[in-house]
Amino acid sequence: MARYEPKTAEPRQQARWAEADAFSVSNADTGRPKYYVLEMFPYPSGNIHMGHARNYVMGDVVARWKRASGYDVLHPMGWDAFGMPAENAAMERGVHPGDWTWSNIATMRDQLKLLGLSLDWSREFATCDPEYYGKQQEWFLELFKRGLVYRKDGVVNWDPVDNTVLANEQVIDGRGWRSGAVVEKRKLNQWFLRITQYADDLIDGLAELEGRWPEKVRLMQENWIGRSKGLQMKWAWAGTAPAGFDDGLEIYTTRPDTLFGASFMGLAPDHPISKQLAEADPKVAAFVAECRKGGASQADIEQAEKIGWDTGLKVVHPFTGAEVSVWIANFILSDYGTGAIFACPAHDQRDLDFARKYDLPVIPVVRPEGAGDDFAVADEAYTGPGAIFHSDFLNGLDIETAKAEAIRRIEAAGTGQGATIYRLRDWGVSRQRYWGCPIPVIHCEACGVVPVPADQLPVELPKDVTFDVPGNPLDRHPTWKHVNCPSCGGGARRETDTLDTFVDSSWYFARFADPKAAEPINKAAAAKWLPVDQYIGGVEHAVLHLLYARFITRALSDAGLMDVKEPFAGLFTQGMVVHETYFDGHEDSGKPRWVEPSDVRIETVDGKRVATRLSTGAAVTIGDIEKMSKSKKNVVAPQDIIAAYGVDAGRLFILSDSPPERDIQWSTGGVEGAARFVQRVWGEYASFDAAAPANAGVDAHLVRETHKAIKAVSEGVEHFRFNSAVAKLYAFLATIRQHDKAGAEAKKTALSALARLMAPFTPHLAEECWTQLGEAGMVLDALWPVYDPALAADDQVTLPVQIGGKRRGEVILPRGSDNATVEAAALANPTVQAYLAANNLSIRKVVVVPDRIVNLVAG
RNA sequence: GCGAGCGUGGCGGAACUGGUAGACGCAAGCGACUUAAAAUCGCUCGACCUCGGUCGUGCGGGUUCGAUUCCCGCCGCUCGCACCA
Repeated sequence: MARYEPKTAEPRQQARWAEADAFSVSNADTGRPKYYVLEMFPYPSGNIHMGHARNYVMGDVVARWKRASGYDVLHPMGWDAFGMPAENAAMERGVHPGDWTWSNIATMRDQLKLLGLSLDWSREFATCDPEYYGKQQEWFLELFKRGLVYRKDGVVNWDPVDNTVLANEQVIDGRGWRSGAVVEKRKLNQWFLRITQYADDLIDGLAELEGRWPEKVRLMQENWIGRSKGLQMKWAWAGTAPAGFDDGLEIYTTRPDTLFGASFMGLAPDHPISKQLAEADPKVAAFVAECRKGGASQADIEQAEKIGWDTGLKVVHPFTGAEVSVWIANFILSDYGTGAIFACPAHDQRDLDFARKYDLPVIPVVRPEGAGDDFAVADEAYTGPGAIFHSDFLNGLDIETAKAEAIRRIEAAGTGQGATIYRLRDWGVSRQRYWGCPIPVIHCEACGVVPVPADQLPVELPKDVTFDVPGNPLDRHPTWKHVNCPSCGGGARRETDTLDTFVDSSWYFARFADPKAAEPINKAAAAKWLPVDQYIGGVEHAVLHLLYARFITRALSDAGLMDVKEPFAGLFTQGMVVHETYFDGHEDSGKPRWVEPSDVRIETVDGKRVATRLSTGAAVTIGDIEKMSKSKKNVVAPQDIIAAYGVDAGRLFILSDSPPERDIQWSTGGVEGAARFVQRVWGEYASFDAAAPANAGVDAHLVRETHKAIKAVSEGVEHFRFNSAVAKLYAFLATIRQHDKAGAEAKKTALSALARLMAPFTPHLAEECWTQLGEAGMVLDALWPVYDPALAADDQVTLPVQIGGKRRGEVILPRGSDNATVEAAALANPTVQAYLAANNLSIRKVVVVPDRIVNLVAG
């Protein structure tokens, strides 16, 4: 029998789809429901890797399944094309970032097309195209007008060798990732987007995503925004007030119920009062400097000892009138709350550590249930529930009631108010980089910041730039930044910062609705397609991209550019592709020498896996299983797999071996297994005998199995259990092959269903099989098979018979048999009788679960 | 430290709302075909034993006729956040 040849079949089917323009979808109303499937678009780094392949193949399964189920499916693709790797390439190799990027896009587009994805390529765009980023500038200015964009001094990571700002992710152990120079904190005038204005909305919006977004991602966003409710209040000074703080020391607390336990006040080392004191006293300055010394890494913070400095200042307790001393303490954050706290050591571990070290009072004011008035804490603060005591008018109240009462009293006294604060900071979007979207404003001595007029957009990046010296090429470009002020006509300077690339990816899904629209977002088209029904990507974007996109979508909606608040109705976060690493036992300049999988042969010797390097014959150590990466050389290229086994086998394996949310371990054996399945499938279609005579019993059984398979595969796809769905496809094929005596009609029904069920997973093979079976048109356009519950159910069921919960036998009965029948059959079963007799047991109770199981309780 | 998730054969994993644990695949073993190998096909494949059983889903309890599934307490791993008052 002829083998299936992916090398010829796959290009043939891809050509058919292209010729029919099968995946272009219209914005016109077709009467069909819409479905928008989107995978996070790729950064054009140079090549498509297995992680991309897994992501896009999953999306493709959903897209093809929804299409077959009668939806208008939008499944677009584009390029997240701005970013630093392009500039690094420019610096290392002298190529222009644009040329490098566009050439990578061309390569990766070809590689993606090999995957046979049902993408509407007519909507493709790259964010580095002025057609795109010009529209981004347009809405950026709209947000500017609406006060959502502003400039302020911000602290940034500054690389003194490369003369540029680095993102937090580009600072590794305090050093620049490229230059290796120790990164400085520097204050720069930066552009910010006012994401904090949407903090509540972004948290509250998470609720409506319940069930459609992973719980984990929703929690991460909630924690990231970090909303907390408490009391913000001023404590009056007991003596002379520091200059400029006449009306008191303002603090924030979430525990106003513990005010009577106040022991001391704490100031952040960067608090204005701390700075004032440091200026006046070199000893304070030395202490503040000491506080800053500790590293910023997690381990450093964990181990850092609490240190403090008694300022000698005192404040007055709002309820008791007692004097409380004010300390500068290294553990207080300047940028959270007011940068100052009141400390209640009995009920806060950090305060307690500090109080014990400096011998400050520890006054318990919350008493756990059962504890008496003598309740005290030693070295562990009590943070649990309880009743308030030692607290005058709060005595006896529970914590929540006491909080409310304390806030009410402070508000009545006019020294503070209940307040909600957030951990979330405004989004700094300035980058001193060339390869990004220019921020479309002009700085004029006379007029200040002036937006670039609409008729002068887009502000395009100049092509003639050099990368031979560090720093921002836009800043040192001879002419680009010198412009006339659009307002007064005088000499002015163009902004040379570009936007963080996360801005580019915060609205691309809306642009896909109509990528050529004159306005940033075509509202009518967006109304048809948005929100994205199913978004798929890596969990690493749980708070960055996904939070930014939710914010921008809200901001643009409020600005009237579209009408959707939540961009992604459904989100799925898929796992990584991992692979064993191989190490040849040698090192190159201190680093292990890794060996590529293609150069390794694995054998089993005495039950152990042994690896040998093919090129040298040397033994190789099998290392940890890690994410595929160039540095560990454990990369398998999708193109190589496609060339060796065909794309359908690759797609099948990557979908089958692990649940989609979990990491998948790439294995050659696994793909080979998938390739064998492809061959078996084809063999079954190629040998289909259209003249086979009907065979009543066998045919009925095959029809039933067909409906069961349709049910199982449909449910697998619907619930993102692709691995189980593929397992059912394997099992269904095995079932069809067992029915080799089936008549042509039943067999054709089964094979027709199988082709349609396979189509989302192995689209090329499914088309070939469809045609081979004599079906008209493309399986792509065939409707998803629907199962008949009546036909999917067996008419006979096998009921296990348990005695005392252990399986002792089974009885076969018609489906739907009543309990009495089941009980009688179970008791009549010879194996059961033998067991009962042998153990001298009599039946005390019978539990029958209809069509499932029967349990005899004996004693 | 806080939060979330996960522990099932040699491996990846399956088991829908408590109802035959180990589907499907990989690896391994045996056999058929072959001069031979590859490919292909068939069979075996949790552990232990007296081959009929016993035990078995991280560990210890509990609820239940019945627990991988629910509850309590441990142990281990992974991820996220991290001195956020």
